Amino acid sequence: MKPAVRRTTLAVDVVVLSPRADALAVLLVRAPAGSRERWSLPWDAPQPGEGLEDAAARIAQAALGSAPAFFEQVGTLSDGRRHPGEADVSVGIAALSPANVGSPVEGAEWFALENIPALAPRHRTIVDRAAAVVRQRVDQSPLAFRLLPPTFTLSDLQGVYELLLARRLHKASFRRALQASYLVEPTDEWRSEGRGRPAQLFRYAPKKRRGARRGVRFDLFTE
Amino acid sequence: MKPAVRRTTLAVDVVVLSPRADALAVLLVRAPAGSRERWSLPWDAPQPGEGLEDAAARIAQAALGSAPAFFEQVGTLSDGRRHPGEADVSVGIAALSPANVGSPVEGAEWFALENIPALAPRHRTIVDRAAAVVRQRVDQSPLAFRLLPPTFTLSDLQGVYELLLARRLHKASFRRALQASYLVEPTDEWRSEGRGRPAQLFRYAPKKRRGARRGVRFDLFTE
DNA sequence: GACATTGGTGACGAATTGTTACTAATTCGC
DNA sequence: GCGAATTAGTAACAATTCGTCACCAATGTC
Repeated sequence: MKPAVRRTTLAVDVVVLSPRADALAVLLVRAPAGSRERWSLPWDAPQPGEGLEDAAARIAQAALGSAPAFFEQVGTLSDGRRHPGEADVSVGIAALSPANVGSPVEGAEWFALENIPALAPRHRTIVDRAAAVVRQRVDQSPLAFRLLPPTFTLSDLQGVYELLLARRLHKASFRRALQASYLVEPTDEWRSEGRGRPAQLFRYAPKKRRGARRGVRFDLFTE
Repeated sequence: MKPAVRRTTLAVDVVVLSPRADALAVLLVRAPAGSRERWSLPWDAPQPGEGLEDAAARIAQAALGSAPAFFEQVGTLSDGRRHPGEADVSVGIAALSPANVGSPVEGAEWFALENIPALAPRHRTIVDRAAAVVRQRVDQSPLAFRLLPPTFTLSDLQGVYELLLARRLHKASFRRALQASYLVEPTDEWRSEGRGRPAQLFRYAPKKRRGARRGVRFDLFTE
């Protein structure tokens, strides 16, 4: 038995995530008439010579009107679950977009993750995986900063973490940990948001960190 | 522009990892005569209706003689890098196998990660990704236990962590953290390894953990 | 029996983390 | 104008965790 390649049909399915109205939301597009479900993830096949993340950028741009700056694969599926285009194999890719960026094209809408409509089974799986991957990687990768504009307040940042982790965080602890990490730097600007004291704006500017070399953590297992 | 699937050629490339001779090793197979490189990762196309992880299990079994119990996707590639079978798309899958399990078939050999021979460029990328993924997830997932037999000593376990993290760990701290995690339970058996005091054998038996709910960590970013 | 070697643990100081409580700067209602 | 409400930001303390040292235990070697 020699190894050999096999011809299959391939699709890239994109989960565009963004904070909208105090919830993490996913961008769905209306399915063509005659489909079994009314909504689906934005998807397409990669063009010849086009990388998977490049395809994801093109697909997201077509639905959102602007291209997200961050992409991450969340898994490739080749099981029996149905895909809207009957693709044998799907590459699921999460894309993170800051709040209030882009304007969905005709037929595209944001849905809070807790309240998404019926999707083809494979798309449902990919959405769940994307949410799980993002929540799991949030403190290993600067994902949260990809959900914010270039400058933001520390309360904005904490709010994104609270959305992703689905729990409240303590203000003083959050800020102390952030300070120690040298990940953000203050700008000269302040934002007045109506009531309350104005907040200083920060930008993501990671400094070279000296190796922390912590011990092994056994308490972070998720399975 | 309506989305549509596209026909491509697909391969599953498997990175079987195991601790051998005090180093993390990967299983390679001799390439057929006429190939540009002498060695390659075990690979094949998934059969119709076969899931990707199932294909990985079959491919690993064919090279190792026994099937590893743990698989994890490390990324799907569709770039210009050359694949030994000229596949357009490769799904890279890491497989973890305990030490001294299986016996490589004719033409298959273990190579320490630091000392692997020339591979097709795409295989080289997949090996690097697999190592990075395993090292990054080691304290979120019980990966280390998949590289050990069902019962093991705490020194064995610490040794695997030291291999994966490529640094020495402190014995007392390691054991204290492990105790607090309720991940292992002692057996009645002890192993005498020649010199020194015999060590108690443990097994992986995770207990239900009450939610620890730690604060956000900003010091674990890897990029 | 002394010694080398590996396994295992108690305890102490240092560092980190969770929390309370406070000060600061603004808008709103009157 | 002025106090209440609201949001931002921080100091400081207590509780916990972590890194380390020191030690005891059980075995093989000489």
